Amino acid sequence: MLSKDDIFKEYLTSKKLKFTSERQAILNRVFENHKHFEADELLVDLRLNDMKISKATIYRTLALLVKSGLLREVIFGERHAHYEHVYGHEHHDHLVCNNCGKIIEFTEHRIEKLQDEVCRKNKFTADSHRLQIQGLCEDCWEKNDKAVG
Amino acid sequence: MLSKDDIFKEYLTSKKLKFTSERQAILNRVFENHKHFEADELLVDLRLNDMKISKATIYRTLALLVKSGLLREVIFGERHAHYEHVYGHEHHDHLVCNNCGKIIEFTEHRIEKLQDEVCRKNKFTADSHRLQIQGLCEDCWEKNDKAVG
DNA sequence: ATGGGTGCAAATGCTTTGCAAGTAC
DNA sequence: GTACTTGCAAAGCATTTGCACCCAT
Repeated sequence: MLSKDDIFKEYLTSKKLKFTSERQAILNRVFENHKHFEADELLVDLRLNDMKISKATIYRTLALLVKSGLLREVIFGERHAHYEHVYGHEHHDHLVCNNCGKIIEFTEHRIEKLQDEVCRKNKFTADSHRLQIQGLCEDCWEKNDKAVG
Repeated sequence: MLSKDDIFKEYLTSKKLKFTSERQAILNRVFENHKHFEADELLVDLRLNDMKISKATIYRTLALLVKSGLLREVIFGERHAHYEHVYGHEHHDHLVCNNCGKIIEFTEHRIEKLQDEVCRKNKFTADSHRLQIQGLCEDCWEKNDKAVG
């Protein structure tokens, strides 16, 4: 199985792009400890590790990582992007707490079946889906319950 | 059954807010002919009908319409919001064409069942969901097919 | 009368871009 | 050597906000 480095290098080569030290650093950092993250968190994280990479380069590199298939961009109803690993992770969807913002991941294979059926009916060719369920997580529900009761 | 006007007026009254001519005009226009629309489209549309309502008021009023439950905000992975009718429409989800941007709506009740199960497992209390399937619509798939073949 | 509403223009927050200098291949 | 890259600062875009004047209740 190809490593994330190999996948990224292969992608870059295929597009006649270069594997720079900045791209290497971002790739490492992204897969070192993050799950969900935002561009700005990555910037701060890199700075804390003494890597001074500009915002512009971070945005440009994240776009390449998405195109290479290693990352996915997810938008949770805010106006900025979150990123999550595709490499090494099974496809999953999200529960988003409206109160505290917590994000819970879940995997549900039956969604793929529904997707296939819906697509057949609508003559649509799917390549991915995003399901997001909004509501309250256990903690916030309990707090809310007390507040109401 | 309450009309959209009644629902909005009731919401406004309950929050001690006023029913101004601007809010009336926006409410009418939104439910007159749009399905999906963006804030800016609404502005242009109002201007074409000789109503000069500022951008600020449009954004402020759309937020109220969402809170009153008449509209829903949907974000399709772009960085700006789309709005769609809740009033008078069954809950539905979307197929989004990656090539031409076309949006096809579909209704699939089995998603609610999956949602219930997932929530039970994760001790989560859902109030809504959004499922978005990305891929290619029939037209774009055929074009793509020819291009490849 | 008065607390909320409006338009305007400036501010915001995230993201993109133009440009001159640097670097991988 | 020559594209491609980088950092910086400026621009872009959708949306929000401060403020002085206006109006529904």
